[in-house]
Amino acid sequence: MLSLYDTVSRKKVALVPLRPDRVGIYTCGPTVYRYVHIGNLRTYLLTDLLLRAVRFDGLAPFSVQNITDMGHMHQEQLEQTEDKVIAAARAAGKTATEIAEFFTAAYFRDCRRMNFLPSDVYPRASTHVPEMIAMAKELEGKGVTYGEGGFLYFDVTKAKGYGELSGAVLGEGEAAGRTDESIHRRKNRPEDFSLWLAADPGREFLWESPWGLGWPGWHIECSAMAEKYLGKEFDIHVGGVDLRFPHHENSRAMAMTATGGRFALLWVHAAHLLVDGRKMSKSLSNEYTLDDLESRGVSPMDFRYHCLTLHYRTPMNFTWASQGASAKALARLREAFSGKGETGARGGRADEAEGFRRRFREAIGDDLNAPRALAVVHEAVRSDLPGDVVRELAREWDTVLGVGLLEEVSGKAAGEGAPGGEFAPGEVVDLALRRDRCRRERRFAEADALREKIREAGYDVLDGKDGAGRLRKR
RNA sequence: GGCGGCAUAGCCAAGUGGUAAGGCAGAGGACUGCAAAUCCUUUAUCCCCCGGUUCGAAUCCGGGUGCCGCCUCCA
Repeated sequence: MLSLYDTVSRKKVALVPLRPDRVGIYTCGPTVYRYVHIGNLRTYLLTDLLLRAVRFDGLAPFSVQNITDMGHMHQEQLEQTEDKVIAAARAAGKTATEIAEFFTAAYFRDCRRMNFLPSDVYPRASTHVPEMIAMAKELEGKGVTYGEGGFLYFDVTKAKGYGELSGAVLGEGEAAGRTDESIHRRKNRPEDFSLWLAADPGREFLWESPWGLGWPGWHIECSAMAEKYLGKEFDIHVGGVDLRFPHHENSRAMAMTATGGRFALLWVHAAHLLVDGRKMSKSLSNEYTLDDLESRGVSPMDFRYHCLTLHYRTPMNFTWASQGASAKALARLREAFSGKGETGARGGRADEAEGFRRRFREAIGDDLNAPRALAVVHEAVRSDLPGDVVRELAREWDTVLGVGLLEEVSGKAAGEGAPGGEFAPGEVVDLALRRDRCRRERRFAEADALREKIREAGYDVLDGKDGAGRLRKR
């Protein structure tokens, strides 16, 4: 049984699927005009963990994640951007669509590296404008909109339950005090938002609509696509906390008003990942990508494991020190799982494995408490249970954790292998073999010198009982 | 100004009424020619501060302090 903390009711709620055969899940996906950073990935890991937990519970998830590929982006913004990839693409005459395709592919590559289960549908916003127009018309027909001159706005005072999700109180936000007259002159109040905007110069994406040539507002994107693929009501909506207001509040108000349904029954929000105690941003130049991490020797699985050491609703302050501690812990776990003998020296009680199983399942079921689940993994691997039993537990648990618990960490003998299946370079293997010979002949000074050279080449020698040192990348 | 979150050992981090999980680092031991790796043992009388409720609170209530986020595109 899985329970999740729901932002609307502000408490843990048991997941009772609307339909017995599938759990409908919608995730606010990436805007594909840049590489996703590790903060984005932490949020998408929440979706992945949720999908895996749902499966672990014997249920079938149906996952929808949108791709925002029409930018809501002006030509001049595209050209002013500091992003080197975009700047280069524009200079090469690439269209916004081509740029979006490039970053969409990059996003999927990152997802694979993070070992995310794929969603069932990845609807592109740019190909769902007719659905957005249909929803806007539906709302217009219900008399909850107003506007003129190619602009259509949603009147939030006509939405039942507006503010339930975010706690927003009309007229209380700072926005009320800093309304930009030039932009909002057509709006009755700051909280109202645009369903449709009139065409303006320099915009690449434009569509014909009942309100004239223009483009859809941002919030209606998710409302329309969620309804199309998941219906008027579905089980879970996932997103980052920063989207709680206004985006989630608005898309919820819109969808509920348009369809009369409840939209998402449960809202889960991922806490932010901060770097050096600050939210990542271009201006602070602290936006790390997966490639940045890899260039510092941190693999995607190291990062995934590190994320799992915190609960998803706990803000994470990313530091290289804590990431390093996690990477070491993961490496040791893998080492321990692969090194376990077939049978435990002292056996281990028959019910012990079941106890670990139960505790792991309870942790995951309790609002996806991955850190608690990891504690169970550590305890199990240090227990007296036989190796094959522990490895079976790891196999089961890794369907949820997805960090590769049973991955081989190091080669069995000198030169045989290195982490990730890479082989140590031949010259390093030669050094290791020469050192072994020196040790057998008790020429320790020479052996130690060779060991130092191997270290300089980036490898540690792991001496075993048989004397033949394995190599491990440092 | 409004709304929300967080404060637990050197560091990261679970725990939301019954007497502090787990990881990293550190210490001691085993192993080793010495190391490394590995294994074993060990490390918070106490959970930001001040009151209160309770037989009992890190956990509940009231009041502070500090940090972060949202209210504008934002995971």
